[in-house]
Amino acid sequence: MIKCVKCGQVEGIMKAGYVRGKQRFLCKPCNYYFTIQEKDVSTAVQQKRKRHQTTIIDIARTLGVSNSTVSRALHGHADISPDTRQAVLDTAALLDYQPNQLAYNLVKSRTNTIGMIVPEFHNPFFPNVIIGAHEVLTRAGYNLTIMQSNESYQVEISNTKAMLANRVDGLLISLTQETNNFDHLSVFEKRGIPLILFNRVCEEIDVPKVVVNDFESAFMAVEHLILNGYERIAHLGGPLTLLVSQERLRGYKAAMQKHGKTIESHMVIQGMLTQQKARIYGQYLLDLAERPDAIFAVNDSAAIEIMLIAKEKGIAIPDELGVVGFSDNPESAYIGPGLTTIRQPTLEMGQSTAEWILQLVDAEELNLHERKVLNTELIVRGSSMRKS
Amino acid sequence: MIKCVKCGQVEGIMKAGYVRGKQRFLCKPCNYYFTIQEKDVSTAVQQKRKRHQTTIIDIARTLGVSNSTVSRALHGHADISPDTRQAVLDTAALLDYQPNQLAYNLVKSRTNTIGMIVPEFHNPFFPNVIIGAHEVLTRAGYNLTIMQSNESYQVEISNTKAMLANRVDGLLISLTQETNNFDHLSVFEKRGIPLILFNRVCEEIDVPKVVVNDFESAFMAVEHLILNGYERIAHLGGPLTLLVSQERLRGYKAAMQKHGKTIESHMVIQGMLTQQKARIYGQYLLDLAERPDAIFAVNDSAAIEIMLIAKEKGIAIPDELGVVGFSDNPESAYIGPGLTTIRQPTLEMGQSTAEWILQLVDAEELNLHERKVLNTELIVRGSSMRKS
DNA sequence: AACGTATTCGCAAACGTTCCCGATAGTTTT
DNA sequence: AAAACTATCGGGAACGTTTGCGAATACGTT
Repeated sequence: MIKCVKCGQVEGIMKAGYVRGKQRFLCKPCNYYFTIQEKDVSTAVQQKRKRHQTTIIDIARTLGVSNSTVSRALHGHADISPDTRQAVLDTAALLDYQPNQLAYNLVKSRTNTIGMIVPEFHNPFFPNVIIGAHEVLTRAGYNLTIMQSNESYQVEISNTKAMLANRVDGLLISLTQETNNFDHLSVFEKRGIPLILFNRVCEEIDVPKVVVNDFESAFMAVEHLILNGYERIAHLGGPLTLLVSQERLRGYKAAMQKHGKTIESHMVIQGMLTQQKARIYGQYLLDLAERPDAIFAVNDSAAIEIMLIAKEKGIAIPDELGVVGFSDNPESAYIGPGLTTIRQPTLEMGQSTAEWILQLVDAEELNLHERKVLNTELIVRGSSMRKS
Repeated sequence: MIKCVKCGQVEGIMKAGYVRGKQRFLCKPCNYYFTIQEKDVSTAVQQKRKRHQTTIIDIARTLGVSNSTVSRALHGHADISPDTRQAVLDTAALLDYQPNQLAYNLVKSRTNTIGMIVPEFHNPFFPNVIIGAHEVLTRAGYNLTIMQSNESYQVEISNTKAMLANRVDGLLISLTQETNNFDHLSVFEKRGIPLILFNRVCEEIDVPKVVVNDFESAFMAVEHLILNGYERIAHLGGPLTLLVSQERLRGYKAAMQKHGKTIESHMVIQGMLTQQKARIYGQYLLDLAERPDAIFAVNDSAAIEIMLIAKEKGIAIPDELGVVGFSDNPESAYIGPGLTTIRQPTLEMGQSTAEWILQLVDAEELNLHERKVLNTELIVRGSSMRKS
């Protein structure tokens, strides 16, 4: 602990020069310079414990060969005779050598690491995508570094900077709902680092994207409700800053229009659906004088909240109210009645995104600005099956 | 693409020496050496696109100062005058400088990265632990690299090696159910890299551990069943290679003994409970001539499987059969009747493990071989509430 | 004028690898 | 016997930072 000789503080002390065996410091708070005898410093500044890690050079020295030889032997280079290779391998095992990936990364300017930024972890969607991506990347010998933007644009920016600083070989990102500027992403293109958007994508920048067919899925869900005899269908949607919300809204509208249903604007609500918000909106909808006879929710947790409210109010599901969600959370299968929903291929999304980024990492040019659309599945359960 | 001039293959071609403007190669498959004119090689070997990243040196050159000055200016070292610092910052922004963390890591031999190895991702337990740890680490300026051992001892070993190679500053690990040798972990102690076991721990090595009170939790669960009038309670347990399974079994037995219930050995089943296994064991238990009137399962998915089997067989829950699970998966709240279970503080486990490792990373000595035990909570729902 | 101190910068050695360009024998081929 | 080739190894630069140890001024103070 270095203490300022004037104010006595220990925080905010900075190194500042050196003079004849004395370390000089600057106390930032009181802006005062002072010197300390070096021997005192060495005891005051905590010595970081730093065991010696055996390196390639150690092996080279004990064997009396050059480090190039050791390096090549360890990598199975053709130039090395079987005898020396074996000797190197033996002493490496003997000295308990572990390669230093950091040095390797520095010289190759390649990390064998793919970065992934997701907005949140709380609903099971992103963990599942991670499982899929993780599996593919691990098999290919890559590591996966995960960061969480926590739905904050600022955090997303700092995340991307950290990814750049750590020199990931590629980045998979699902955008924040706040994100409407994309300069922090175009940096990757300038640097030649492949970038793939998945799930939460945007149209503004021209990079590979992996999404599900949100429009068709919503269309399918709403049409399913209509075909089961529901007439006045409300939509509890997500924030319109998200393309997925826009698409699902579009699908809802298209299905309604196709079947000649009028869309009542006060029954289409968009917003960030926390549990409380979902409850408020749901109560609003179910308290309406002419309440809807079905609700298509943008995700399962909102749909389940609707079901709970309906139960409290004594509204029978599915006879008096049909409900369809989106995502097929695990609980949706077990709630009674089961929640009809759209199953998204989360694992597949992770896998195909990962496979794609691996291609791009090794690609010459990364101008394959395509878009991969994965198909969903309508899971029909009790919540939308009117007995009629 | 380099082709072997003998066998024509392109796979398995290795660099081998160099001679007068010619690159030499070895075709591994047919073990044949051959040379190629260097200019042909340069077109044949795909040039890795490699944009120049602006470095500290670039800034130094454009400003006519030394790189030490630039480095210090970027870090706010006290030695640098405000003018030059500003100049450095300006040109850094102008040249779009991004620090190279790899070089930093190499020279500091510190990565600001914590590694985490989990056996699986499929049940929500580990993702939740990750959320907690991630939050704490991010706030402290650390990155989190996650690997998955997939319940395989061999994969766990290769994961730990990769963690070592990548020089993580600390490791959080939850063991595989196969793991019964711990040499791959003692390496970390030799290297002075802090290591914490969580959830899936072992007694054989002396490192910090974070667990829940499995014994007390199981005791609590079984006692709850007994107090609700259940008599013949079966236990569907996990593999006994896992300490958690042992502890929960011990808790089950202790509760039974305390209340003078006889433990019928054929009603205590241990094993790796995949869905199929759970179904097989569950059917066995419920087909018994004198079947149990309650089952304490080691996890919720097994408990839910039991409930489904009971429904198929027309066994009423909770009147004819009480069921208690472990973990409080999301679906457990929504199944009918609700599943009584033990809620584990997953987020807290992640948080406290992360906080602990951060302390250890900066600690002088890491001999605080303690054990942190987190408390669980019995969530009582319908599946164990006999109406009687 | 001499000297002590403040302030600001630079040199160069690490950190641990990879890999280009040879070098040096021994072995064939012409 | 010269030339070409095979088989193994080494020297040393490069990757981009940090930082110990000063040096070189500028400014006061006796």
